[in-house]
This record gives sequence, structure tokens and C-alpha cells, in this order.
Amino acid sequence: MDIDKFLSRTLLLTDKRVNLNDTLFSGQSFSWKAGAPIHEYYSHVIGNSIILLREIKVGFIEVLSTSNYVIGLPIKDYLWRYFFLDLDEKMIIPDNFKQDFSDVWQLVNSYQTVRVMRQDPFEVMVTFMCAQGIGMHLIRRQVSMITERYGQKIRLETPEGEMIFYSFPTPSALASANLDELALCTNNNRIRAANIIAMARSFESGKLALACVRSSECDLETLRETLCAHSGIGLKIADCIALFGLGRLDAFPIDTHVKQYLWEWFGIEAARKSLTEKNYRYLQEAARKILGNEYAGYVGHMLFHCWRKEVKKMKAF
DNA sequence: TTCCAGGGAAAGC
DNA sequence: GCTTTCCATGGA
Repeated sequence: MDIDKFLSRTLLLTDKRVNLNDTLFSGQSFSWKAGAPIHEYYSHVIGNSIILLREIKVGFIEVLSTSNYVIGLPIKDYLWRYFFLDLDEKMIIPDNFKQDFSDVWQLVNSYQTVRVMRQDPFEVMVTFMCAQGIGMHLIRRQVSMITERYGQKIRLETPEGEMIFYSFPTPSALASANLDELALCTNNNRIRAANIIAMARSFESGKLALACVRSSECDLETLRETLCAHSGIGLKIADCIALFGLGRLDAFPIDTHVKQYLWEWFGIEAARKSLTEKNYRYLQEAARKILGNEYAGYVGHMLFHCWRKEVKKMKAF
């Protein structure tokens, strides 16, 4: 059974089509491979971690996705939850955007099938706390070193032989980490390492974890305040955690790439200035007027992916 | 060499 | 309050 057949079966189960080639993990595209035994698909994502889909009996799937391990979940339930299948991507893009920016829409149109994945909140927090002002290469190296040092070793038999992966570290593993050791994994950045340890302790104490569980009940601003109370988490990282880890599709993170397309595609003057908090908030409001409010982050991510791939000519790793 | 990468926070006006 | 500088490293 190959991936296409797997998808045609899931299509029957869900009435929805998921093109695995269009899935994004923390905004990064990646490829899936068929493994062994059959009905098993895995992929490297950020760091030395994997997503593994394994059919354990007809219609039921086992999912190993870094720290998120679910056994015996019906395929339909898994796909609905993990790939946001309750979302009709054709309905989330405002008509006025298609009309007012038809040239951009022509470019972005084919990116509608992009799917943002619902990821583990703790993993998203650590990953994006490693992502300040450096390139993806270094971010991946940091996360990779953290998983190898503090995660659990996993052996996987594949047609290419045995492969070794590491699960994402638990909050308690990082909460009890030694500062000097963790700093070796974070570009020798001791401030970043200390921030991650403090955040993990807050998560382990239940304080931050509870805020995550209740994140859908509060407004976005309250959620951002809770996240930003932790040193090392500012507005941008808080928005990334809300979007990727907590399913808040209204959260609209603005990074250097989003800033670029807000100017180049939409001519928003403020996008040429630096991202101070004031300007960050202003740009978000400006973007919401174009992209809508409820799904601003999800739509923004299609644009993000399109911008990097079509305009910046960046390759998926 | 210089600039730019998925920023945040402290320091300086 | 708002803006500039520092943190830290590797690749183009």
C-alpha cells in the first residue's frame, strides 16, 4: 500500500482530502515516506524527531509525533484533529482579499491545500523559544540537540534499516535540566536556556499547562498575556504557540517574512519599520482587515508558505 | 566584510 | 513611551 492508496482510503472515511505534501509542521514543509511494515508513514520534522502514522488494524491508526503519542485512535478522529479537517479552507479566505489583491490571490490560490498541523503546545513553546533572530538551520540544530540530550531514544525499523529517533523531552525533563548543559544545546545562549527551564517548570507546576487547556475559553489577548508573562516569550512567539500549539487560528504571528510580504504584497508602509510592540500590534490590525479576523493566522500561514517558496525561492529541507 | 536569519529584553533617550 | 543595542552563530 502506498501513500496514495492510504489517502484514498482516508478520503472514504473523512470526505476530505489531505495532501501530505502540503502539510506544514511549525510552518515548515516536509516530505513523508512510506516505511515498513506497510501502512506506516513517517517523516523527519524539526529537530531529530518524527511523525509516524501506523495502521494497527483496519481503520485505526497509531500516531507517534514527538511528545504526542496516541494509540488506537480511529483514523478519522486523528485526521480531523491533527490536520484541522473541520476547517473548510475554501471558506476561510475573505472575498474582498481575492478581489482587492487579485494578483496576489493568483499566486496564493494553489496554496489553499496547505494544512497547518495541530501540534503539542509544550513542544511548540520550546521550539519557538529557540527561534529568536537566527536561521532555520540553527533552530533545527538546537531542537535536535535538546531532543537527543533530554528526549527518549526510539528505534524504528525501516526499509533503509534501523533508524534512531528521539521523542521530544517532557516538561519535567527540561524543568530539571542543568543550565550549563542545556546552554550547550542553545548556541551557548545561557539566557535562552534559563528561560526554557523556567518555562518548563511553570508548565510542570500545572500553571502554564492549565492555561493551555483553557486557552480556547479566553480571548486571544488574555492568552497572550499569560504566555508573555514567561521570560523569553514575546508577542510573536506567543502568537506562534497560540496558532500551532493551541489551535487558535485567529493568532497572527508576524516574523521577518510576514513583515516582508505585508509590504511587498499589500503595500503596508509600517511593514518597512522595525517590529516594535506598537508596530507589531498595528500591523496585525492592518492584516486582519485584509485577511479577516477569525482565521487570520491560518490564512497568513498560506501566504507565509507561498512567499517563502514562490518569491524567496526557499527550498523545503 | 557585511548582512540577514521564525525575537526578546535591557538600556538609553 | 518609544527607539536602539545586545545577545549569539553560521551561511550567503
